[in-house]
Amino acid sequence: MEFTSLVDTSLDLNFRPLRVPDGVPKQEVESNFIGLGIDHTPVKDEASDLLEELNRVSAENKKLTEMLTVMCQNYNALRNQVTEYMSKHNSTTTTTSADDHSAGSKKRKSENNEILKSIQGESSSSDEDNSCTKKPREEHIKTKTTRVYVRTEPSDTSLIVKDGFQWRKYGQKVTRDNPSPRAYFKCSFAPNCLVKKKVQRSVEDQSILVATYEGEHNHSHPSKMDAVTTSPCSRLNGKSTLGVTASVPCHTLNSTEPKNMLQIEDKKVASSTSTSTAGGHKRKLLSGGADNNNHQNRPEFQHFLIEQMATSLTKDPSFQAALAAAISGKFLPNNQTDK
DNA sequence: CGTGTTTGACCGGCGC
DNA sequence: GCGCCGGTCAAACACG
Repeated sequence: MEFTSLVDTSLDLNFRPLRVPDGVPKQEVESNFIGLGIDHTPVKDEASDLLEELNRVSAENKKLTEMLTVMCQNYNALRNQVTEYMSKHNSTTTTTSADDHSAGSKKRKSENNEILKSIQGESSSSDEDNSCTKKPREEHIKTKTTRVYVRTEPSDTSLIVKDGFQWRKYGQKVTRDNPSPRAYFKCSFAPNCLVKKKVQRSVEDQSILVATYEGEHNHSHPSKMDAVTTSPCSRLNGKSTLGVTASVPCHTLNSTEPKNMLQIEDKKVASSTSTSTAGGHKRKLLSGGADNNNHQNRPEFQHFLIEQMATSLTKDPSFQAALAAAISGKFLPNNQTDK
C-alpha cells in the first residue's frame, strides 16, 4: 500500500541496452539497440521487427511491474497482519516454533518453563528473585531466548550462521535428540556481552540450521558502524556462501535493537539471494515506524529500493531462467509462442 | 605471535 | 547416590 505508492516499480533489470527510459525517443533507442554488436545488417524490416520486439518486451516489463505491484500489495497486507500478530503475541512468538521437538530432554522442559515464567510474570515474581540469589549467573542468560531457522546449502556442513555479530565458538557437543553436533558460541564483539548462541542442524532437514540466541546484546549491531561500506552479514567470516544464511537471523536479532535496522538491512538485502530478499524487504518494512517514511520518501531511498528489487530478481536463478526463456522466445522467430 | 577453533574433561541439574 | 545429559572450561592446535 504505502510501499507501492512510494516505489517506482518499473524495473531496471540491468538490461541497459533494452531499457526504454521514459524520456528517450524511440529512434534513439533503436539505434542503441542496433549498435549492440549483433551481427545482422540493419535492414528496415528487421529494424521494425526489433522495434516491435522492443515494444513487446516493454509490455512484458509492464506486466511484470504490475505483478510486482500486486506482490507488494499482498506483502503489505501480510505485513500488517504480522505486525498486528506480533504486537499481540510479543514475546511468545520468539520461543515457540514448529521444530520444538517435544521429545527433548527434561532439561529443555524446565527451560521452557522458565521462559514461560518469565513471560507470565517478569516483574512481580518473588520466587524468581529468590532463585536469582541461588543462580545469579543463569539469571542473565534467561532474559531472552530467540530461535532462528536458517536454510543453508546441503554441502555446507559448517555450523556458521552469519548474523552480523561476532561470535567465538567455545564448545561443541552431540546431543541426544539430534545426531548432528551442536555448536556453542559467545558474542565476542563486546567483551562484556553475555549473549550466547547455539547452532544445530534441524533433525528433519539437515539443510536447516537452528540457531538459538540467549540474552540480549548490550551493544549496537556491529554493522551499524560500517553499514554503508560492508555487508554486515559477510563480515563475520566468509565460509558460508549463501546469502540466505544472513537474512533471517539478522531480522530476529535486530528485533532487539530497532534503532539501526534500516541501514543494516539495506546492505543485507543487497547481498542476499532472492529467497532472502523477501525477508529483507519485509524486515525493512517491519522496522519502519513513522521515521521510516522520511527515509522512504527520499529519492535515493526509492532508487535504492528499486535497485534492491532488481538485484534480488536478477540474482534469482529461476527468474533468470524464466527471463532468458522469455527473451529468447521473443527473439527467436521459431520459438514465438504466445503465453 | 595473536586469535580463533577443536575437543576431551569437568560441572551441575534432574530423574530415578 | 548414581547415571544421564546439556553446558562450559581450557589446553592443545591451526591458521594467517
